[in-house]
Amino acid sequence: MIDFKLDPKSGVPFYRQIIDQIRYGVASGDLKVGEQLPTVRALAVQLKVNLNTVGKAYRELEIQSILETQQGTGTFIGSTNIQIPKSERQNKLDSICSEYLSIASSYGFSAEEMVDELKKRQRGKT
Amino acid sequence: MIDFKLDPKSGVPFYRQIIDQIRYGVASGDLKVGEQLPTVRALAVQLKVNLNTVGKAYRELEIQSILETQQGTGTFIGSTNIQIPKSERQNKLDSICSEYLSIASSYGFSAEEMVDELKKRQRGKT
DNA sequence: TATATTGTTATATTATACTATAACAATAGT
DNA sequence: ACTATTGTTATAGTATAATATAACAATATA
Repeated sequence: MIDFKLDPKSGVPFYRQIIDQIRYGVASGDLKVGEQLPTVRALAVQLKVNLNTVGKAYRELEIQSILETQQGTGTFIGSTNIQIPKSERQNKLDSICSEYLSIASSYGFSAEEMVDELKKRQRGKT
Repeated sequence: MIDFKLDPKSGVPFYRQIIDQIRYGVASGDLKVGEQLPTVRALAVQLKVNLNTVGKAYRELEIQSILETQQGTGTFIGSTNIQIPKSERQNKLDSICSEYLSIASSYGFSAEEMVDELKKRQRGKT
């Protein structure tokens, strides 16, 4: 299961963030075929958004056959194996890093300090 | 000067993309203090958006003292130097780093990937 | 069979984003 | 002084995003 997280500062619409996190999860294998996603209501509560917003994300992914939904049962990862274009993935990493750099720099932190801080957290992980 | 680009597929509002690119330009040093930005009309034409959209971006950055504008003259990079107490400095970096690491990981990016991306941007700089 | 759960649909409302167009206001240059 | 240039403001219209709330429809389960 994914650890969903919305970034209100990014400017990216919430339903788009949900869509992308699921797409990336499926593409990377973090989300496996047949796996059940949180219910629209549960995810809405968790992310503190309206259930319609989650519903919109799920619906759009169902249209793309990335998800399979059944009323009364739930929403599941479909068997369509998707690929995220390398460029799209890179763009996403780009924008996250740019935002990180911009914010940190505005507080007077250097790129080195940012890198060091990140590296500190790498240790102890796989 | 920045090579402004808008990505309509990203879902990020145009004025936000303009803001983000200027903020990053300042953070990375590509935009230097006192440097003049394109006029609202020129940038609007270049990006094929309405001049109000550019104006909105500039205005917001002026409120944040990142830009300085003068009617009749133009828009320029301001001189902002922010100080935070040394005692809070490490905590601040901590929280910023945690935040962006968790955002990145929700898309399946590792700390290592972020480090690599940040390092890539350092190359060629002092 | 009754009930709870799940996704779905609908309506109304608010806020934001963007466009088009026009006019206004301050400044620079001729 | 005049004019062009620059940012600014205003109005109107369209589309999207998100919320709140309610009800409906299919499924699972007690």
